[in-house]
Amino acid sequence: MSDFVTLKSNSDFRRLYNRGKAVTDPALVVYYSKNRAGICRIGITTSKKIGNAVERNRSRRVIREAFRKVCPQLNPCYDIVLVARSKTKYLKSTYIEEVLKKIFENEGMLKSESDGE
RNA sequence: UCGGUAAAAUGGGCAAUCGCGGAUGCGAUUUAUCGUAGACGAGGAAAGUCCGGGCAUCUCACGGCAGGGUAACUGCUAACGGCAGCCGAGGGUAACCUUAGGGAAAGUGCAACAGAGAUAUACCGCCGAACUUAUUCGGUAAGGGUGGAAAGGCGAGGUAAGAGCUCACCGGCAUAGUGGAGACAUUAUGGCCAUGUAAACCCUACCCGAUGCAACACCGACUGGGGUGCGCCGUGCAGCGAAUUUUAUUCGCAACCCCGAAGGGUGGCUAGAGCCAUUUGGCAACAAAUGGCGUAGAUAGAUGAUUGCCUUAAACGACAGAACCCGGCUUACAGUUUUACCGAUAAG
RNA sequence: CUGGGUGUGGCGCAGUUGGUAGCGCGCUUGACUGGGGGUCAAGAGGCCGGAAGUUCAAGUCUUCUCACUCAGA
Repeated sequence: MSDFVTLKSNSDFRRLYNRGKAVTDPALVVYYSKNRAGICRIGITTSKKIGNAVERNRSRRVIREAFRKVCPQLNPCYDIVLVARSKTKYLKSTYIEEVLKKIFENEGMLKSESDGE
């Protein structure tokens, strides 16, 4: 069912910010790097810049929902950190889903590509 | 009819699919896990953290000091700085509205500039005396000007001129009586009363021990050093053993605390001073009785996505996310409804 | 979550016991210089984060509120 695990420790986030690849979009920022766990691990960051608690929660939920939809198509060997930006709270999950798909396609992280469609 | 201001209420409902947290039930066994079903699952302010309480700990208990808070009175309450009623003061023609509202003859401080003078004073003026018209001495706060504030106000008597010096009225103070639960109101008598500031220090009365669920308890891991009767003082009582004859002190152990190391799990964790309706008591806040209702409890932190139907003018809409729990206060708030007021237009 | 601190000219800061707010840098104008820099002289720029209150008078005192920031864990 759940193909991904959440990143929790501060050191994991630090590692991705320093060594991972970064892709920016007006909607959000994606940091990622390969891991050997054979499973997707994901962390979502919503800083205080975005707004109050309601707006931060909203951003986090929308991003998680979008990622959940995209997740099955993803190669299960990545650590990913998704950072919300100030625009994120006004967007819908369907839009973010498209953005995420586009980013992962460009970076060659999708499963369909490795299978050779 | 339209627009605005203030206050109060409300802050859509039902259902489906995928996804999340999950009390609990069932099955399996390695008795603590796995699988499966799964009720239920953010607010009126959950916010700010401004007050009050529960609960927990501080090797015991009591009293005081320091420190902090509140300030008319009566009641409500677990308690409050909250609420209700009432009194005083201020504003208003009135209905009514506002109000941190003890003490300034217990003491200290401050009152810039202006002004003669700021808590004690004589600049101009008025009056008297000396007497050379000038000037000096004395009396005087009625008049002048300054100031936020100038010695209770105003009128009459009185006087050399004046002055509560005397008197009437008013204001304020003290004592006594009456009414009231009380703040206080009112009447009589007395004396003739020294500005403001206590949200300056302070005094008076009353209240408060401190720290907070990251409290605290248990399990697991880790094991070195330092200290100790609640911020201070006093009194009682100070766990066990040893040393010095006793007093008392010192040492060791126990207990607890702090620093270093370790920083994981379980409990605490949600039924509570609970909510609603009716009746009774009360002006009211509120209380009592009877009946009914009712599972958020996460721990990097659960409520999202898609869609249908109904109510509706519209419902995608505002402010906003529980983190131990309650009672208040304060602040934020789209749309709708109600009440009060204001403005414009139209009609009478 | 708990407990502190700070908001004052464009920037960085003073302003103790309430009495009409200053300093340095920067800015404008003028002088000295052939010009720049530098120095000297003069000047502008503030309702002290916001709203109430106490007081004769509030940057200062009290209450509420809005930002920013630090510490504990």
